[in-house]
Amino acid sequence: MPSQNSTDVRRKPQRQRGHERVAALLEAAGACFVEKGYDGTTMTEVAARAGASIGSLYQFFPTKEALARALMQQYAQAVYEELGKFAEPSAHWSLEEWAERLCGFLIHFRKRHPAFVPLVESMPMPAADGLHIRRRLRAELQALLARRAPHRSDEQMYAAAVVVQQMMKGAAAIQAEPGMPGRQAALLEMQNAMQAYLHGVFG
Amino acid sequence: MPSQNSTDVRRKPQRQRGHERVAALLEAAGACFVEKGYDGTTMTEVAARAGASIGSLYQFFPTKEALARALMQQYAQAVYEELGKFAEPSAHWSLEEWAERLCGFLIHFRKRHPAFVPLVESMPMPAADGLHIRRRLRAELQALLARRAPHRSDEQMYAAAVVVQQMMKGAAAIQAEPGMPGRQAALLEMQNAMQAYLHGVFG
DNA sequence: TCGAAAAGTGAGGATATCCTCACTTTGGAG
DNA sequence: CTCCAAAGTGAGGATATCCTCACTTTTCGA
Repeated sequence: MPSQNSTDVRRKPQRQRGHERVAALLEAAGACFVEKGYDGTTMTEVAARAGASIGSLYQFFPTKEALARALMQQYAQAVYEELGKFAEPSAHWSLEEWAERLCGFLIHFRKRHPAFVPLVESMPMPAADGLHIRRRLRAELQALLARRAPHRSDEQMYAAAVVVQQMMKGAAAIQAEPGMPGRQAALLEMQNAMQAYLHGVFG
Repeated sequence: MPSQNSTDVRRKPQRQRGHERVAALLEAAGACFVEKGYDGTTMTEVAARAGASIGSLYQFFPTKEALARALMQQYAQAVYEELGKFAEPSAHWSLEEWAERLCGFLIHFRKRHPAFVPLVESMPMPAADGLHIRRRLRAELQALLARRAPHRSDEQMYAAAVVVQQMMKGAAAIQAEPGMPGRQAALLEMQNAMQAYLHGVFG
């Protein structure tokens, strides 16, 4: 069986220059995807934005889909890592801190990786990839919450994780809406809602 | 100035058959958009699905974008109308009823118009149209909530409307996720969260 | 009945994007 | 220094979709 899935790189970067190219290409792809969406971005444009030629782009990513998936994987790993850092000290946080951190998580992550949310939420590539990532994120959330509320059942914590995840998404959406009036107040209110909910879960 | 915006129909249906065609075309377009996304759906496919020819499609919709916008407008009007029906009796509802109805609103609407949420939330047409609709929906929500909590300021009710809107979206997302385990429990939990939040707003 | 306007048709022109390929350049190991 | 694989290049083939247009068919009021 020829190992040919759409995530395969045609040629793995081996020298330093290759790795730099790949990084530049992925970054350019991210920028294009945010600005124009998946179908709207052009392989030519991605290459140009990375200071490369189309040929060079296709050396490392055999397909536009492969490019998008590689980008998603990179982002996904980053999210899991950042969420992992929540684990240890989080047990000592107040409800207010929990609400603030959870609401802020996607918002802050989005500032560093603007393409993540749109890519994972609503882009028409292998939508299955986005689903996988959302589910794993939910599982991590569940574990995180369970640590703080060990008296609850797994089912309860799963449902709670779902709700918290949707609220995180909501906060990110508020942050992302262009020209939204009263954004700060709305974000604080979202935080209140999160706190009110967590009170029921943890209290 | 020739009245040429992308919402224009090339020819307004005048006979009954024309109106039926337009309806069929819009319905077909909705189905295609849900299944394949905006860029993924083909004008030829829409026409075929409606039992028409491409030529016929272009008689009424000069552009794919015009088709999508017309569909959005149709959906938008339906949402406003349905939300309007909330107005009168809602003053007498309990918090539980409020939570249930608000969480269920988009879910039920989506069952009848599956393309609405994806179209308004995350499709790359004139994204400005989706923004407008979301904002108007938010305003209606604000008015609805204000009726029940007249003692709050406009700013407070606006922020509350934003939060409620995000939670409604969240509920719809839960409902829409394919193959989600524990969906019913998650939806109930979302309802609990809504109720907990409304308690702060109305209480 | 008749004719004009509405509705319908589908081949194909214009365009755009994905991706290939034959070739050149680069840089580091021996 | 030499040599070779990695890295780089960009014109153009293949394909696909949007939309036009010249034409036919249907409908309906006079």
